[in-house]
Amino acid sequence: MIKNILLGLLNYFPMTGYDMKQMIDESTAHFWHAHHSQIYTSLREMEKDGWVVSQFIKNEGQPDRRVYTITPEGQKILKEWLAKPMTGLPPIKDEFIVRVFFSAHRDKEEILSELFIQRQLHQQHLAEYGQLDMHIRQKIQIDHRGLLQDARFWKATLDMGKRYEQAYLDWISELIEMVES
Amino acid sequence: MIKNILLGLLNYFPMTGYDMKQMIDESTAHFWHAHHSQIYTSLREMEKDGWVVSQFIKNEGQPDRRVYTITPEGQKILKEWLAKPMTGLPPIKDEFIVRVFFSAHRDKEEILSELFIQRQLHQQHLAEYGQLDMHIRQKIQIDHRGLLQDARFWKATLDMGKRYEQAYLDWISELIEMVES
DNA sequence: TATAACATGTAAGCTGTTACATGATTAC
DNA sequence: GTAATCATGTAACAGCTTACATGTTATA
Repeated sequence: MIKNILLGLLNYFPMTGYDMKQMIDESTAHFWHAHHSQIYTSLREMEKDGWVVSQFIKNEGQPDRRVYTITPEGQKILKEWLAKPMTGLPPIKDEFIVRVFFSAHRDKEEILSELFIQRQLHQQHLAEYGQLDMHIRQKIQIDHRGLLQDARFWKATLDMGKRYEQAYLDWISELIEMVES
Repeated sequence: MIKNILLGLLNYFPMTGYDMKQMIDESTAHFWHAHHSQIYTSLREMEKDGWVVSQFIKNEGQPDRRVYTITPEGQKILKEWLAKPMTGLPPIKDEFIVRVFFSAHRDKEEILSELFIQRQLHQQHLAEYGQLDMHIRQKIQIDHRGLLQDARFWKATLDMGKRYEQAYLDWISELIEMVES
């Protein structure tokens, strides 16, 4: 999966693993995240498989950069992945909900403090999404006007992020009421 | 994580790996799922660590069953896990949203058909949740009256499941409109 | 008579996380 | 001077998935 994301990003324009890590953190992190270690090792494997090529750029003064470029083979893999529709629901793994499921015999104050923390985190996250919106728009208008079509879909995923956070927030607020009573 | 879930279930009453697989499928599957292979191997490790004990029951005619029981050590581990609150947001990994993110250059009909499939799946799922509600209630009233307190929290997680499905559904419907225009 | 449900396991492999490791530049 | 940002990597391990493997009983 992470390899598809890396191919998708490189299909926009050539960049380094570091750049991709940043883009993932800024844009896809609310539905898919990755550590830099996984990104670097995946890119190496992808190069071995001929999906990407890299050139090592030695910068005087600045740190060296390995810039990756997608190959026609890589574009084929990306297209094939997108052409094969998902037939099932994406699986969910949410530790917090598991904790709630087993919370019946916990200390009331203990549960509440955890619920307050989570509610605050979701509130923060939701607030950040509003700013991200602008951020993406600015970036593509300055850097890559060809990505305006893509931006509509990026915005759509951000919209899902907002809906998700709002639903979570509402739920936690109701849960707090339930536990308090 | 799966081990905490297994401890949580065994804390209700002793049961087999098969039973736990069924309970996970029926109750926690919308926020945590597991394959039987993982359940059986995890239980073996947990027994080696002294968190559970098992007795192998040979049934004439019927298949043999290995019934697991939680130990005081296992209960301690469970309590410790619940007592340590989560300080961050649970990470999300949703392949479908990744696909939407990279869908700008896909064939319009291809995207739409995938969106229709997903919408239908979420609708189905949402409908199933309504029935699950009853299911849980009946089960505990018949089998284990001591679990009525727990049922409040189980219901809460089901409520989150419904909110999630509804939010997803609304989002996909809007996305379909966006793509169609 | 064939399929679903009951019931338990092993093994190989893939994915992903955490920790270890290094070194330069820039901003405060 | 010290913390943050830039920049790239390796290694060990944990967690999870997929496939292989077997056998019984109840139901349609």
